[in-house]
Amino acid sequence: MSTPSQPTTLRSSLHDRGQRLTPQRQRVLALFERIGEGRHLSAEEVHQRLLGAAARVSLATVYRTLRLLSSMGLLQELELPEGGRRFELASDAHRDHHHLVCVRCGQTEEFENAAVLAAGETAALDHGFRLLECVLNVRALCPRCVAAECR
Amino acid sequence: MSTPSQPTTLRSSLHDRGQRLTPQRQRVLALFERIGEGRHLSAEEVHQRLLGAAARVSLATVYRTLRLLSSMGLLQELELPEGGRRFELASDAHRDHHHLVCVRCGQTEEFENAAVLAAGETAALDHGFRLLECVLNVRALCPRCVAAECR
DNA sequence: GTCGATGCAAAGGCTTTGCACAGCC
DNA sequence: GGCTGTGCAAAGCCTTTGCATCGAC
Repeated sequence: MSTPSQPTTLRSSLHDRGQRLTPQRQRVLALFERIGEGRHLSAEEVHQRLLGAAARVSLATVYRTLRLLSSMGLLQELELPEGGRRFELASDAHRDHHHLVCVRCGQTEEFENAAVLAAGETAALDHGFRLLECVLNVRALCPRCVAAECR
Repeated sequence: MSTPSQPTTLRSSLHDRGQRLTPQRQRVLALFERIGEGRHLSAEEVHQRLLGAAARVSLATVYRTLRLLSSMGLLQELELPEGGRRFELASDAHRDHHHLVCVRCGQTEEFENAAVLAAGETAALDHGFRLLECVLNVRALCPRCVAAECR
């Protein structure tokens, strides 16, 4: 049961900013809702997946839409160590949402850990910062690549 | 007391790989040793700082050298959420080396926290991964920018 | 003297932007 | 109907690469 499409939320969020609900914006957001939280896509991947659909969305619009949805807080931008910029569905859980990435093959696992969020909060407090988000990137080798390294 | 320049280490590391010790490579590494551990620079910044010096190092060589020194384990590449790729002096401490970044002005603070490393180790273990490095990026607003936001 | 390294400039990705047309409100 | 959004193509970063020359060993 993935989060149902929420045109109402999207529409009102856009309306509050004096912006419009377009099929392209709905399609991009729907794509992320379809793949679920914690799965991330690059701009190019979003473009490719939407090419398969009935109507296409230009790559420029994909970039513009990803930026818009991120600024609205509906998507979350993330920077994986080895790849490029990627985006995923935002959720409260993102304040404490971490990535275990294989630096060799790119396999990525997601995990949560309250202690990490606590550490981030402590650091922010110590320096007088207001915490927005806490992302732990664990660079590692997956079991398959560990085996391959020892070939 | 910053780490003293180590031409011997650099020379032998290079020699082991059939590569040569050049003034450019020494200068790039010396720059990172001069600014100290935990401070990071972009390729462009390295280039700028070396322009001030007596002899210049081309930007292409800066990129080549940063890649080389990273692959040798002398430098550490890192991906800050808002900026681009940056590099800093590698050290064992890097397995547990975290960043508090102001998303508005870019101010960056470094901190360590053993609990974070422990969380990374646990996650890696749970998934059968071999941990290489653990970097926590805390996106936040610095005191000055918090004040500015509330203007 | 040999073979790797450098500098320069051009080529390559990825992302953004300008502009005319399309379409949401 | 007005004004924002889209598509297309061109422009802009940042980074890498090709090639002739330089220089470490």
